[in-house]
Amino acid sequence: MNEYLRIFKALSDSTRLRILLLVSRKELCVCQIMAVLGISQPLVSKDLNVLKGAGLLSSRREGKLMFYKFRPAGVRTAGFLKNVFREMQKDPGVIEDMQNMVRCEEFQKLTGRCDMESFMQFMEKRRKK
Amino acid sequence: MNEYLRIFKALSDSTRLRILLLVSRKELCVCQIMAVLGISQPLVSKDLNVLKGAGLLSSRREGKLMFYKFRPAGVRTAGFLKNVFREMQKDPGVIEDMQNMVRCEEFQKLTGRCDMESFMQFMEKRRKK
DNA sequence: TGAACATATAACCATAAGTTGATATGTATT
DNA sequence: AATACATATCAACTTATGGTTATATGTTCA
Repeated sequence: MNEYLRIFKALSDSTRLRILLLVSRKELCVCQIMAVLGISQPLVSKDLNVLKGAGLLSSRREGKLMFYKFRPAGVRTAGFLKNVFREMQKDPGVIEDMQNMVRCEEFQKLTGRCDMESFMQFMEKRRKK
Repeated sequence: MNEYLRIFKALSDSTRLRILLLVSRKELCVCQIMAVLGISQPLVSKDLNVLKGAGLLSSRREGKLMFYKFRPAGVRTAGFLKNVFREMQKDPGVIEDMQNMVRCEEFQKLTGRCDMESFMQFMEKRRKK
């Protein structure tokens, strides 16, 4: 039972759910997640660690950056989570997060940079509108 | 998102998971749950309330007794939870709970009683072996 | 009506968990 | 080697939560 308990505990926090939904769509680095969701870096790291500890994420280093993506360890968990995510995508808050992610991507392609500072500044401006 | 968040929060506790697995198999009253799991009455009531608040249970009064059973409010939740439960049934701890539930039923049929005291005494004896 | 019983709620405590700010680790670049 | 930058970890604080004991509510039956 503990396997599922850990998964449910990992899912029982709104910040982690938001993160998980993002990385289920696209592999992201920590600074991108911070920028998109507007939350502090230590919190992102910690929550990513919880999600990884529950066997929900895989991580990969690319230079200075650490990339995370949704990759459930158990085959059975993969199925039901995918369905749940599909439902959750309909939520207005989640939709907004996704839109912010797209903007973040665009900015990245446009400027070619992937540093925390520029992202945060860019997203701050966006957020004010 | 909040709907799912509440569900995951409700599922993120081992006591509640155990209760939920029991009542997904068979409609039970509070005193039966206490007896089978060996936990206090207020805790059972409280956890049942959390599960109900998450839209996972339905309740029904029959005389002095309150019966609860697994009945997810959303059609979508029903599906994935059923699958998860099927997996969790393989857990040794869960199997033991289920066996205790069967014993509890047998005792009930045998003696015709459904009062807290007798159940608890009976289950205590069982537990010591 | 009142006594007995099943369940719900309240008050409370101990512990766990979310969040933040400061600091450490690790990687790239000059 | 030294600096800059991205991420991880640590220490501390605050709030949320699981659990217990005591009490209230609601139901049955004498």
